[in-house]
Amino acid sequence: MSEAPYQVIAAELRRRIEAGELLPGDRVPSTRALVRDFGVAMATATKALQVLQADQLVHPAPGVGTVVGPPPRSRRTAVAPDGVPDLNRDEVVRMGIAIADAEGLAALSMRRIAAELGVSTMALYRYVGGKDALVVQMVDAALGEFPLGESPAHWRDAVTAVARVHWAAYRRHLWLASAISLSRPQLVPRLLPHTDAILRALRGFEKSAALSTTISLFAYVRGIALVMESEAQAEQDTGVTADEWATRQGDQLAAMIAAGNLTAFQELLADGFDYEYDLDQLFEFGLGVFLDGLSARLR
Amino acid sequence: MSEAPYQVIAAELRRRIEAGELLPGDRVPSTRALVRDFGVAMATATKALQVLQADQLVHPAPGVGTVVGPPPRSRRTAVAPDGVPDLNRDEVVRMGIAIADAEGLAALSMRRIAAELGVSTMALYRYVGGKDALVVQMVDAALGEFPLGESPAHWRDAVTAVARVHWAAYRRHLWLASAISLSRPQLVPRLLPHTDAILRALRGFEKSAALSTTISLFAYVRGIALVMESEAQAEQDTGVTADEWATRQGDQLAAMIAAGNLTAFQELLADGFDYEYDLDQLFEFGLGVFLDGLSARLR
DNA sequence: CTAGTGCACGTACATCGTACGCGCACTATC
DNA sequence: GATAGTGCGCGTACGATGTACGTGCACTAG
Repeated sequence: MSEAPYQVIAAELRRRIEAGELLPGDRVPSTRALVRDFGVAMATATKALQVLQADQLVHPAPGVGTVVGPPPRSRRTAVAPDGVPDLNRDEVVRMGIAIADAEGLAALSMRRIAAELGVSTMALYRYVGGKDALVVQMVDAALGEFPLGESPAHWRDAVTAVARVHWAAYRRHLWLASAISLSRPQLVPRLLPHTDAILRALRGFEKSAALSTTISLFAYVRGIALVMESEAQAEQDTGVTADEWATRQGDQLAAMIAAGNLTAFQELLADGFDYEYDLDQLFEFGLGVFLDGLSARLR
Repeated sequence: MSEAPYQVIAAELRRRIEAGELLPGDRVPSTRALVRDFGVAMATATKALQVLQADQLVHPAPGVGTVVGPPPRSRRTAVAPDGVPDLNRDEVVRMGIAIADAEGLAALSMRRIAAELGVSTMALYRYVGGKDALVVQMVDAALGEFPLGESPAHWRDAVTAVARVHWAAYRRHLWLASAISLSRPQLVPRLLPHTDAILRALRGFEKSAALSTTISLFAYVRGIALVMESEAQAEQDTGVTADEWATRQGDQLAAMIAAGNLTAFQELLADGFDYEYDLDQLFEFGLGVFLDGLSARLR
C-alpha cells in the first residue's frame, strides 16, 4: 500500500518543483541532505533523484548538485579508460540470455552474469534495475529476435503465423515460457505488435471475442511451451531423456493404472500403443483444432 | 549422469542381496560401516538404507541393525509422548497448501512451515523428502479436493467436465498452475484419472489424436490459470488491482501503441472499448472454441 | 554393563538478491 | 590553491533460502 521511501521522496520533490518552490536552475536538495532530512540511506536518496532524472525534470551537475530543468545538450561521452569492452545494458541482457539458454532460468544469478562478464556483481545494477527488470529485458530482447514480417491476407494464415513465431521463440529460448509469465503483467514492448497482428487478423470478429481469442491463443502456446521447458530442464538435471524416464517409471505407472481402474489407459497399454511424443506436432495439432473452432464461429 | 551417492550404495547392497551374498536374516552393513567404506556422511548412508526399506527388501531392527527380509508384522505404534498433536505428512502438506493459498508459492519455505507448525525445520524432513517432493504432494492433495464424479454420456460434456474441474482447482489454489509444471514431469497420481476420463470420452478419435487433445487441453487450461495467478500475485505484491494498473500504465501503453503504429490497438482505443476482463468467461470461451474445433474433426 | 545400532533434529554452510555506505573525481566558493 | 560539498560506482555485508552434516538419543544383543 504505502509507497517505497524513494517514491515518497521523489513525489515530494516533484510537488515542490511543480508548485514553483523550486525554479529551473535551482538546486534540488543534495543526496546527503535527503539522507539527513528523510532519515534514509544514501542509495535511497540517489534512487529518488534518478526517478526525477528519468522524467527529465532535473539533471545532475557533477560537483554542483542536482539542478531543476532538462539536461543540457552535448552529453559529453565519458572517456573510456582503455581497451575495456565498455559494458552496457545490451551486454548484460545478452549474457543473461546466454546463461538461461544454456542452463535454464534457475542457473541465472546476478553473480553468475557478473563473473561471466568479468565485472563485479554490483556493477550490473548500473545498467539494470534488478533481477526482475533484467528478466523482463531478456524477454523483450528474445522476442525481438523473431520479427513478424508481413501479415498474410487470410485471417487464419495471419493468426497461424503469429502463433508460429511465438512457438519458434519458445523453442529457441526454453526459459521464455516461464519468464514471460513470471512477475507481474509487465509491459513487454515487443509483444504488442504480436497482439496487434492477431487483432488485425480478427477484424471480422466481435471485439471482445477477438481479444479473448488472442489471450486464449497465447495461453495455449505458452502452455505447450512450458511442457517442453520442464521436460528439457528435467533432462538436463537428471541426464535422463523422456523416453528413458518413461521406461524406468513404466512399472510404477502401470501399477497406478491397474490400481485406479483406468480403463482407457489400460486399453492404450494393451494395444502396445507407442505415442510419438513430438511437441512440434502437438503444438500444430492444438493450434489447428483451435483455429477450426474459430472458423466454425465465423460462419 | 552419475547417480547420487546414496543411490550407488543402495544399488550395491541390492545387488549383494539379489546375488545371495546377503541372505534373509543377515544384517546389512550398518550406517556407520557404510560411512567408513564409502566415505560418505551418516545421513547419506541412512538414506541409502531407506531406499531398500521402501522396497521392502530390508527392515530396520533398532538396537540390532538393518536385516535382510520384509518387515515383521505387528508394527508397534510408537507411544506418543503426551498431548503432542502428533505431526505427520498430511499435516505438513496441509500447512504447505495453507501458506501457498494465502501468500503464494514464493512465500512457501520449509522454515515457515515448521514455524507455523511449531516444530523445528529439520523435523519436516522426516515426513517429506524435500521441498520439491513436498510441492508434488501438495499438488496431488490439492487435486484430490476435486473428485471427478460420473462422466456424462456425450463426449463433449465429459471433456468439458474434466476441464472445469481442473479450472476449479486452479481457481481455488492459485499456486497450482505453476507448481504442476515446476520440477520434472512428476507422477501426480490423482492426475491420471483426469487423463483417463478424457481418453475415455474421446474413444471415437484416433488414439494419437485423443492423446494430443488431452495434452493440448491441459496446456490451455494451465495457460489461462497462469494468467490468473500472475495477476493475483501482482495484486498481492503491489496492492494494485488490474484495473488500477491499466489506468496507471495507460499512458505508457498509449505511447507505445502510437509509436509502433499498431492499428488494431488504435481502433480499440478510439472506440473507447472497455474489455470486461473476466477470466472465467475467458476460460469458457477458449474451451468452447477448442471443443468446436474437435467437433468439426469428428465429422 | 558395554558396545553397537538406527533415528531425530539442531547447527552450519553455500547460495541467492540487493541495501548500504565508502571513496572517488569533480567543481563552486572563498 | 585550499576547502567543502557534490553525484556516482561498486565492494561489503545482510537476511533470506534449502538442506547436508554430525551429534546425542533410546534402544538391544552379548
